[in-house]
Amino acid sequence: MKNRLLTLYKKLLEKYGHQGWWPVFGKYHPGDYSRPADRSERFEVVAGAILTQNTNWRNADKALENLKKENLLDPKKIAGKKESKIAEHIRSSGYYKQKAKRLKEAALHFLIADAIPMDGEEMRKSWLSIKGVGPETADSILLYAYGIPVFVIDAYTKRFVKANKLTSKQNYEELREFFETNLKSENREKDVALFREYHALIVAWGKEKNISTASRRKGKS
DNA sequence: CGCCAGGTGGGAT
DNA sequence: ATCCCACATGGC
Repeated sequence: MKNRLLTLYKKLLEKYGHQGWWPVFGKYHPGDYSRPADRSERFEVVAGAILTQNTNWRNADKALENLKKENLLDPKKIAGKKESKIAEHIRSSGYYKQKAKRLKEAALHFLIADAIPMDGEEMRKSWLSIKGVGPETADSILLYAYGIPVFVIDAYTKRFVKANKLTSKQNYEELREFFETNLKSENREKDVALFREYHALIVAWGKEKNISTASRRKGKS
């Protein structure tokens, strides 16, 4: 095959089916690439991206639900709250004091960044300047909240690259470059849909792999 | 009980 | 540049 990445993508899609693009608004939305529809949904992606850092999505989602219940899943409300008050509601996401601070900073930035027209490069830089937003979080925001065609590299993606011997590169930027140059077409919308689905499929692959290695590890207790 | 989960920033080497 | 660590809850 000419493009190994596309071949692997098809295999993953065949095996796991459409994952949807981001598990917010209650659940995944397979096949719905029109989201997010508005500012509120974009902020939900931002909040979710921070709350899920090094944390099981289930725990992050509980925190998100708590914020929603308190009517706090809103950038202005978050930006105006004390960190300790935010922290109360997001304990389940772990690192909750740290994440309360990060969430507030992100909300503050969102209020500005979401209102100013920026190209992808500018937006990436602006998000990366926020403490608590590293490359993966920034790229998740760009791809899933704003439909900018960047490929998200996470722990699963690195394992995926290794398992399939795709490249010897390890570094975040190099890996991102690798995926993007090998997958980009002339159709931006198509790329966004592909990048969203591909990343979600890699996560599905990684989770399944975890389960099998977890059940294999035993012998104690 | 021990390990891990869709990272990040800061400090030491 | 790269390595190391703190940060923390919940599920199995």
